[in-house]
Amino acid sequence: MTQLPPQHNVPEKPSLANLEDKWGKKWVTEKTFAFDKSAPREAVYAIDTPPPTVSGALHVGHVFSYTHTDLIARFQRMSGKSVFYPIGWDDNGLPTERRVQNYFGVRCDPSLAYQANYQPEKSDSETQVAISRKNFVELCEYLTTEDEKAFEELFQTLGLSIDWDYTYQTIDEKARVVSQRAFLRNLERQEAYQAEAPTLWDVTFKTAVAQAELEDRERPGAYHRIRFKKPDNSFVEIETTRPELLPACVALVAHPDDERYKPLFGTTVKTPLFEVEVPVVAHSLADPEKGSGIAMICTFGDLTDVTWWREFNLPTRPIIGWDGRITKECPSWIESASGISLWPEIAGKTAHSAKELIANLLKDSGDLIGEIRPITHPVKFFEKGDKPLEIVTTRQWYIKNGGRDQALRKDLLGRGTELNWHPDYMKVRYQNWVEGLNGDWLISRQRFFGVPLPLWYRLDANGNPDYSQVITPNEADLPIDPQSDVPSGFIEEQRNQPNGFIGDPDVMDTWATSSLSPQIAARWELDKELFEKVFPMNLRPQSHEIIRTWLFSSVVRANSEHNSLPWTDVAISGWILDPDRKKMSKSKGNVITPMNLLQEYGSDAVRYWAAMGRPGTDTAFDTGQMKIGRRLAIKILNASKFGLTLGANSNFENITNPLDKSMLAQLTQVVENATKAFSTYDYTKALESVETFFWNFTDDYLELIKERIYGAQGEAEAESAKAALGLALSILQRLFAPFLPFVTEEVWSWWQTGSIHKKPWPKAEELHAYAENPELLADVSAVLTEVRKAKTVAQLSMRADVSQLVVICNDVFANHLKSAQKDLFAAGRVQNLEITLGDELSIKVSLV
RNA sequence: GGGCCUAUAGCUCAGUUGGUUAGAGCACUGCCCUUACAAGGCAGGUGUCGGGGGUUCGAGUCCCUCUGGGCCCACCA
Repeated sequence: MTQLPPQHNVPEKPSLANLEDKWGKKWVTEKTFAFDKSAPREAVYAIDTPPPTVSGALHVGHVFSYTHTDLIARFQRMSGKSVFYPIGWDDNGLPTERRVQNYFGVRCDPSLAYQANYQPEKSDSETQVAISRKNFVELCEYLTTEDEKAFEELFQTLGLSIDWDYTYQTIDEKARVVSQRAFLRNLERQEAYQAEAPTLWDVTFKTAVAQAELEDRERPGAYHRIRFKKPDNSFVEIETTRPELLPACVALVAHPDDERYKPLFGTTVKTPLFEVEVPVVAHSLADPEKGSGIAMICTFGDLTDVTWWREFNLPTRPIIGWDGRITKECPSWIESASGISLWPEIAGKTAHSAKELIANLLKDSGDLIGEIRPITHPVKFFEKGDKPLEIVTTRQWYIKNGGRDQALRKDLLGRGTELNWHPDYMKVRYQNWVEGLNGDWLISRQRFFGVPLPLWYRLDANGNPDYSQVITPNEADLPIDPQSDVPSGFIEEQRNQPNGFIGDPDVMDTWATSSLSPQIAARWELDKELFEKVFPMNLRPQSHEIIRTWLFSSVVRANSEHNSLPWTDVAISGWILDPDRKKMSKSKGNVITPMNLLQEYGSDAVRYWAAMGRPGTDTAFDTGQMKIGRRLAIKILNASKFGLTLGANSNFENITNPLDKSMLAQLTQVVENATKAFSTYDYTKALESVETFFWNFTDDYLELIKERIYGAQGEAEAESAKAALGLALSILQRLFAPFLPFVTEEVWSWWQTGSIHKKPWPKAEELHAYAENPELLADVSAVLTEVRKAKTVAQLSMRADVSQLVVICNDVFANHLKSAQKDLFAAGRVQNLEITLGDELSIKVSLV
């Protein structure tokens, strides 16, 4: 074994084993990635990391996109920026509630009293145990804390260079203060308002949902053709998929130009069964091609009903309650004896069973014409719900988002243009969404685990709430829970009493909190110094499907509160696809757990795969790429060991050999390319550039200098190679550091002090004095490849001798060969070289 | 119905403002124990660049059109 220089500490048998544990722990305990608050504003790079939803397991997609952000963070840090890279846990909202329900088999019943020291029992039975709101929230907090520990461990194993001292939870006290404060400011500026209005309603969760949370699902349905009686006792026939809404019918509508129905406009007809008189109206949204060309308007079957109801100022006749069932009491507008007598049959039924029942009743009465025709059609669902949405009229809180205000919309579209998008074409999705908004942002939710709306209302002399008299807290008292805190000027005994007050029972939409993630992480109004350093932030990384929610709502909040964007740049990451090109499903994601992946291939290898996924591009899940990444990491270990063992050093003034200078000239180009790519967020291009050089470096350059470095050409020539090797290794290890943080930290520790991740990103200037003529190495490599090929074709060992090498080339090429001739002879076992000048390059290898 | 992305080797993908004979990795095959690395190295074949039309001296690249795939939105009687 060659003697090692004393300062080097290269292991006998380098290995990737346990590097995650060794370095990951050290980075955390030594606070390697701590944000330096003392850095000047322009030297700060702040990242608005997506807070992952803590509602179960992380999947491969998280590993993918969080790695992308980490690559940028590490590049910026090495480039001299003080990087503010916090993380939050999104433990606020429905997913947590639902997970607690399933995990512990409980459900929240706010009417129950709190049980101290309640211990949930896991039961297999279908029935859920009812517990108080406070007990429920405690279970939410317990479970999220457990999940957050697992998340933290995974992210540390993955090597995310997060500053863990700035971790927040979207339900923690600081986040509640920020979101309540922001809401109160919205309210002061009249950007928040309450309204009694038809609202999309999930009957399972019993909560309102926002436009952004809708999704369509294909569901079976059926056309029912139903006749309404005209004043002259003849009939008009409509078609509907929702016959159960017949008692909620408030009008019929047809297109104004529809000759078939023109005579009916302005007249009234009677609903079958219930015999309620309703007008026939004309509206351009009615489609003559659909059904019979005339439709019934109900309160409310769909969003078009809401439009018609509003424009014609029609009465509100809701029959579906908040539980999704038909109301128990017969509604007042049903006055006919037949209607009143059949009501008890449908009262309390779900929409689904009422549909069947009414269809049968219509059949019996002869009002159902022809057969029921089954179809499949898209139905609106809450994206987290299992049952179709209903539309019910409720009082809710809204924040203006440009959906009803052209001036605001124009401002927000302007913000979208001002933002730097990576990739750029993603901005179109933002524009389409903003241009298509048709209402303000509904933020109140009838849930338990979330940030409460910080509001109380006055109760009148009869004990009824007067919603026009909103009582707000002082900002200094935040956060508050209006269910347990008392507004100033009142005492607890006045709660729910006539002339007293009532707390708003609702919580805010999860996006109402998430939209403030930059302000929460930057500790807005809590740490002025920090906030001024990091806000507006530099980067928001996120995926494309939440441009309309998270990105847009964040822009809305920052625009109104700070009159600025929340960040200058947004980087959109793609999705992980199955090998069959479909979006990777949750179930499959759970089979391949991220931790297993990291353990099997190594974190650096998994990061390599992620880094090969370009910004914004969907990428196939591919363990093959991880194997390549692992091979690269091992190669870095071995090449570093080799170089250091041979005596790589920093005596750069010894670099005189033309081949060494040529290699460094190539490396200069790599540094320039990688830096340029990284600064435009194209980490993939940066990695490719470095990797390509590195393999050529090991395959050709290291082979060429082997004998020289052992002293075959004398001391000076050996020293030139050792110094060039030292410089190249230092540069290469740093270039790889953002991608493969563990293996680079390991090899760096063999011969340098301090963490490589805090060392400067390589600059071309480091190399300029020693770099010259990149073509020389390329030409020598080309000849070496021909020599190897000849040996391969002859099925000989690479150690076989070459008796004669005949090269026809131009004089530049010839000079290149001559200046590296000794190295070429040694690496190729060449005994003799004959050069003839000519235009056509030709290389002829004669073996012994 | 509107918008965006995408189509290149068996697979995964590069291909810059149009410019020699379109590249890489994987996979596959063969060879080599070469004193960093056999979990290695070296070498090798592979293409109607989705179809059609146009602009140009020249098109994988620009324009038009058709087709396939993906995503977002709208429609929901």
